[in-house]
Amino acid sequence: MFVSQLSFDEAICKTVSRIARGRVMSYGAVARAAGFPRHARMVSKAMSRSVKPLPWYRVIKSDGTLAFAAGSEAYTNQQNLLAKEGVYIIKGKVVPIAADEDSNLDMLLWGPEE
DNA sequence: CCCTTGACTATCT
DNA sequence: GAGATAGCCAAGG
Repeated sequence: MFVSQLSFDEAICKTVSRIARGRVMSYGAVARAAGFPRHARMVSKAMSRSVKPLPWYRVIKSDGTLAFAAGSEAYTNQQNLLAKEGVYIIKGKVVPIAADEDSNLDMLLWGPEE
């Protein structure tokens, strides 16, 4: 039956739902943590197919930018949702809450093993 | 089976 | 650091 796809979606969604508030993870990182390396491009599809609500907006690109086209409605929406959790976008890139000189994107990337 | 798409990434200029 | 380039991989036409 349609089992093989379900396990993939399940693993992805489970991982995404584990991302803590105020943190973000890249598509590739999610795929890796879920046990599917090199499947970064499939993560978005899995989330779209999800019936249950997920913190999808906590998933961004590996370079710290949002995946949607800058200026699009979806982009603005995600930006606002993240801002609600204290995650702000400066010059197109995600920045830590207490953005000091010595803080960087790496501090925001989160892994299940943390 | 071939070609295109896309909410991606790593690498090189 | 921005743009180009080449991998990546499942889906759909």
